[in-house]
Amino acid sequence: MPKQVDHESRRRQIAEAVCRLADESGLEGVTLRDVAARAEVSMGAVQRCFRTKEEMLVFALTYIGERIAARVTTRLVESPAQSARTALGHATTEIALLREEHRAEARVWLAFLAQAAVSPPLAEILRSNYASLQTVFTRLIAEAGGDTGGTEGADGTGAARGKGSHDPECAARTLLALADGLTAHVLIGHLSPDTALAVLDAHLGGLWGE
Amino acid sequence: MPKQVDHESRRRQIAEAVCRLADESGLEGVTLRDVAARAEVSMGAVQRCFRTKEEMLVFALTYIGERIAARVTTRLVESPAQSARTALGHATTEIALLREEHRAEARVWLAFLAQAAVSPPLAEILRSNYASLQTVFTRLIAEAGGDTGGTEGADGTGAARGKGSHDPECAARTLLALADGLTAHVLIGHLSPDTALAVLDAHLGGLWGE
DNA sequence: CACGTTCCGATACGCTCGCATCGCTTCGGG
DNA sequence: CCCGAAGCGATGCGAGCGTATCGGAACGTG
Repeated sequence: MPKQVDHESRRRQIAEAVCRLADESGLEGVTLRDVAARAEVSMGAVQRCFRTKEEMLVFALTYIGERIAARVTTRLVESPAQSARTALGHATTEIALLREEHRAEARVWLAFLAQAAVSPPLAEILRSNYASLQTVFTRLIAEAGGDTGGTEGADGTGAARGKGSHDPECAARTLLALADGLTAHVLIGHLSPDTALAVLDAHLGGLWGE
Repeated sequence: MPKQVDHESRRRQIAEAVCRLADESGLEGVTLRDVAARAEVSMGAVQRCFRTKEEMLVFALTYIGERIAARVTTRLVESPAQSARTALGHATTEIALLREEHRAEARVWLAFLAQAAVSPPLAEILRSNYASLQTVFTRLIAEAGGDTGGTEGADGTGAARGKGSHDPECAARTLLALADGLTAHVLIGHLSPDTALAVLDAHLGGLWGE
């Protein structure tokens, strides 16, 4: 077996190039040639790593999803001493991608979101990501609001008991959708990052404050 | 001036074709040839109506935006006797595009949203749409949460007002972003339309009821 | 009744795309 | 030692894109 190359690291390298390009000119601006040039490899190398373009996009989306999920868990692990409520706030701002340094990820995410509406393989990846995020946030919300005791059933699908913020799963869904919507509105310039952050804080505050 | 044709109606006809195609295969599946075929006109006719493809997309996006805005105002006008709160609920479900018959509009809207992140002309149109929607919803929320002269009896001036009542503008922004996020999550299959509607209702209920 | 202006549909063109192919280089193993 | 399998970069190919162009049809007008 002659001449080996670390395929996995090269795949990541290509995925990074995909993200940078998608950030600059959208997903339809991602061509195999440009990706190869940006990743500083030849076009043949890209074709060897991924049999088809869609396979490359799927890998890139999975890669981004893992990065975002890793950021959330890192945030949660790094600040364990604080209250569950502040932890929830931190995690939320982490997935909302509002900070300038995450603008690229936000654009890439939105591009994939739109593409997923007509591409089942991409939609499947997104669903999986959102499902795990929703699980995490449901638990966080339950912990943050559950100072009145009563640990929730472990795997119950959350029958809608009561209304409003008393249902952690519903609150988690609301939070995820709100974060995505705010991200999109910031990207198109309808809201400033600061405004979006204020909206997010107000919503979080209203969850248990009142 | 020989042989005249109603350009405006043909433009709308083409815009409809753009929407149907974008619904089926995304914005990058919208080619001039396919649009012409779907609109049952020749490709030259499309080129005469719009000098460039981007001009066509801009028109189509404006067209969709007007339709959605028109639906909101129609909803508001058609049910004036009800309370401001139910009017707000109706208007929100109207823009959330959750019903099956608006799935196409939702997909088109999401596609344009992603494209707008890298296309200033499209972003400008979206900003304008969101700005006017935000104005309408801010007013609705203020009326619903404040002491309005509507059919609803006066219910005490300040007793336990929801978080939205403090800042109607913030609540409107939240509602718009939440609606968009829910629409996206339904489109990729993370939420069912019914679930999204339940989340929306819960949020609206929490706005003033507490 | 021609005439010319204006609109129309089809076709041509240049370009770029994703994908396939082809020599060449580089190693491990018999 | 050298042979063959595996990695590599460059190039070719067919297709499809947006746009430009062109001959002919339609209709008000002198």
